[in-house]
Amino acid sequence: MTREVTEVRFCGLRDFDARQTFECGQSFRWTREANGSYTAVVQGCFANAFYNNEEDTLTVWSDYMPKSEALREKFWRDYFDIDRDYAHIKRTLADGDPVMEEAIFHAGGIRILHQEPWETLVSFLISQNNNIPRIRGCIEALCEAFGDEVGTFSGRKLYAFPTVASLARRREEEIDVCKIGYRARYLAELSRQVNIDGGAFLATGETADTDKIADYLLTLSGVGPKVAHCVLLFAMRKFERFPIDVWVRRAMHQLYGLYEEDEDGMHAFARERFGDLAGFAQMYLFHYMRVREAFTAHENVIE
DNA sequence: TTCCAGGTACCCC
DNA sequence: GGGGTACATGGA
Repeated sequence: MTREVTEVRFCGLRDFDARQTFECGQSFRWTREANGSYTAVVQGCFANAFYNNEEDTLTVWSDYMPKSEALREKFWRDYFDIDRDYAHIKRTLADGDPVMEEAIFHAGGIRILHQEPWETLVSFLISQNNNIPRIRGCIEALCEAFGDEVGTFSGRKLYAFPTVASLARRREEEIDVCKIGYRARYLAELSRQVNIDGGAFLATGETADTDKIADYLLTLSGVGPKVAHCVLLFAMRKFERFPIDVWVRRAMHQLYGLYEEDEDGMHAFARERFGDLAGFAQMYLFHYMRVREAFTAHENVIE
């Protein structure tokens, strides 16, 4: 790295699992290294994070360089949601709910990262009707094509996520170098829409009125309820949001016995059962369903 | 070959 | 306003 790299350390951090948190599909940019650490570019800065299970310590090396060490610590504390009492969240959700208890047993190390709205919006736009490994590949290709080079780590070049303006001036055919297929048209149009105010309104999402920002998201090309919920949950800390995709739909049907086609009913159930913690419940269910599927596939191979 | 993946736009009734 | 369907791509 060309810029100075500094270390931030969070000791006594419980309820954290690096693989679950970085690979559960909330963020697509964290890459696992041979030593078990994870590397990403966050806010245009290099970051490498390692969680020591024995010592319950998360260490973050980055070239993120605000004015003071205190601000640096504050930034990562916020990004990794360090101060939230996940033990309490899990106890509350699992209370009287054996399904959730089982899901949390398999996914209880997930923390909801505080991601950037623009990156989250584009990432989940690309995620539609797509699978996680391929989404990661598409986003990497997008960053390599249109993002600024940040540096080199472990022999890999790292790229920042492309800015709104940099994508807004690309045509659909140019954007499709990252092989996102029919979504290239959505992304070209969406970039122009968001660029009208330079991404200013999107950036205020966390403090703006939730309904207003939700309505705004739904006006954007290629953005429907699912993508909007993901942006609200993963970038704007609207933890009561409950994105429903094929996995969560399956969970609600197979585990809670809801009618598979009734998305409105699922949202109502989530509101009623999980309340303000619906977003966390969604993550636990999503990850749990994927773990189950992987286990079942493995069983089939053995037979 | 067919099915599937962190869905949405668009057309038709 | 609901219900069907096309939409690129690549792995299983």
